[in-house]
Amino acid sequence: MTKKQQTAARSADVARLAGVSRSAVSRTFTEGAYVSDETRRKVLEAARMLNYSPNAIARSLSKRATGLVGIIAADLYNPVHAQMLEAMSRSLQARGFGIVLLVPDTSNFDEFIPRLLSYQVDAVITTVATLDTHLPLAAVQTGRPVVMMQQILGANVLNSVSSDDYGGGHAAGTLLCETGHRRIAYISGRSDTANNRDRERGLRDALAAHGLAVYAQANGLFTHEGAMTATRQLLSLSPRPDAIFCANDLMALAALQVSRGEFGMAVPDDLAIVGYDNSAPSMWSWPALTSVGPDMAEMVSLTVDMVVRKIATGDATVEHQVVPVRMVERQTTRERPTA
Amino acid sequence: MTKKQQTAARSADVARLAGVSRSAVSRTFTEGAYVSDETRRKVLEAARMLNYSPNAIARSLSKRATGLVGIIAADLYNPVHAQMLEAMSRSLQARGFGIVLLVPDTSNFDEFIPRLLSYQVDAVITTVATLDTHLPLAAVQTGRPVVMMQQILGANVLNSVSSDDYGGGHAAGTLLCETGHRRIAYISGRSDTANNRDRERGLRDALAAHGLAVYAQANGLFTHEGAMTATRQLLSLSPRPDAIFCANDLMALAALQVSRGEFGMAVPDDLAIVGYDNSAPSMWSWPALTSVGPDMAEMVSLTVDMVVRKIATGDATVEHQVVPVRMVERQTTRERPTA
DNA sequence: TTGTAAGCGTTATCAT
DNA sequence: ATGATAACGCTTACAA
Repeated sequence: MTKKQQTAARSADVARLAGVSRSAVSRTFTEGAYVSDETRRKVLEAARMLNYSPNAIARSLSKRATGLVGIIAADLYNPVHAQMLEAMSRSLQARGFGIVLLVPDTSNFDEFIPRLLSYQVDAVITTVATLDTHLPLAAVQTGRPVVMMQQILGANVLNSVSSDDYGGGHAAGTLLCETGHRRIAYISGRSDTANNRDRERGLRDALAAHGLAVYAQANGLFTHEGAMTATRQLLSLSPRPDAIFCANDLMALAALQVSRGEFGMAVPDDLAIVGYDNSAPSMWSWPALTSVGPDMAEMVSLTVDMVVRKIATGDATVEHQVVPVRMVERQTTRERPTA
Repeated sequence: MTKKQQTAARSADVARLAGVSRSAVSRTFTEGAYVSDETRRKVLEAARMLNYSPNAIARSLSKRATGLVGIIAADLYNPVHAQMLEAMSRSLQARGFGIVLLVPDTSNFDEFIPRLLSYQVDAVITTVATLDTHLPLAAVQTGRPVVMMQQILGANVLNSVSSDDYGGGHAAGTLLCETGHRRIAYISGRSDTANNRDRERGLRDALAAHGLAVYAQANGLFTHEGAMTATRQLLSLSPRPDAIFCANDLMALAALQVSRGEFGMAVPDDLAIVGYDNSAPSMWSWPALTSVGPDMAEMVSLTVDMVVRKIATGDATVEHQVVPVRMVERQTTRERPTA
């Protein structure tokens, strides 16, 4: 086995082979720098021969900017988070940024942020709803832009791009009222999230506008498991609820499973179900799930724009953007009476 | 608005404040280096006061190692990929590595790998089944360890840790035969993947062992959409298949949806369905999906071990690991006759 | 337009 | 055990 661990070519090697200076090499690999076509050609040729490509680490050290954005993501079993991560990554890459991924682990959270920051990321984006406030704040203190794609309770000094959870909850409540339901139950998510708080407020206000209150409520913790228990609890009431709004799709699928499988109910005739997220699996169930959908493309686009702008300008003002949701009616709710 | 964009403290600042040399600072922040308790104490104190933490970029440049692993991931809408990414990230982080994420875009694939490599990642892991061979190979040529978590057709010169797709297909076929099915159809995935090829071979061999052949087959391209069409096609045959094996869970859920929703069939009585991946949504459907499950924890663990070992030792031999699968019987297949 | 030389923030070598 | 000093590979005034 021939050991040809030839260490990679450096700009000096290219310079030597091309018969120019290192600056010339650097310039050829820098957008919009002064190089004559002739030198550029020679450099490119030499670079090709040596299979040279610039060392981004060295470049970063010199430029004091890495072109790296840190993304804090978790709960990827939830399709909506996974999709968000993928879309964010694509978009950032297309803009020329690299991505450092951080999957927080509750155990040693405090070590991770410093590590992320030690890589000198140019900005931080977080998609985790249950983050401890002081983490993003630590990032902010280093002067880097930080954008949260979830509202975090008590963290409104941070930039955010979020979905209109209140509006979403309100839309769900309105739909259920307008399709004739009177005993509307709610399966909530983790109560330490702004997501849950706002979706619930929206629901309550919508019901109130129709002279109703939430018929019953149970906490599903945003998990499928938790929602199975919650559903059993709600369906044991008498009379049973005639509709359930769930704070995410996973939980709505659990409600669907339990109501049909264990209680033999017909959906949507005996029981209407509305989920939240409009995630892929909401289209995969049968009957397909009616769900409130955040406008993910818009959120991603706003976030990336904001991040890129703040990196470029150093703008340190705090911004909040709220993106409207849309209701996707599928088969777990009745059709609206035509007006 | 007070602009206190104080540039972060450097080791020199800490050294000055602590009244020691830069080397002393460096040593205090290096595992197992000779520093007296006294200097360490002084350094740590000064560091705390200045809120200093070492610059990993500079460190990387000097050490010629970044502690970064590149992960190439895609198709995160497929829960099994998302989960794999999360598990890999957790594990690598626990081992002290950082992660550079690359989500390939078919359009400009060729630009991305060089960019990833330019960040001088210590190793590359890929979870994408449809990767173009020359990309991982480019990484290999730089002398870095590359591990594929999917077999890629014609790329067996690369390290791999993969799931026993042949065994999985075989197990599915066997289960269906043993539960009394005779007209077993197959919804295939993209034919340019080793995944699909091996699952199909396993299925065929299992049927052959019971004197059967695949009753009919259609390509679902690993997508939900594709599988809906495929299912309609298969169920239009007469007589209809009495079982369908799908090359992944998304497609199996489509089969479930179409067979029940559009053809009014009872599952598993009229039609048995087996999926592949044992992904979270397979537990969320009703009836819950029987599925062949790769042992993800084991795959992740083997991969991380291999990567870390190869980084440490520089070992350049090519290794292939195949992890056994397990069959998870839920409600879309009949119970096995008790022997 | 091109080259020279001084950083960027660490670590490693080698004296002390 | 500690401190100078030279890398690490690149960019960027500044001068030519």
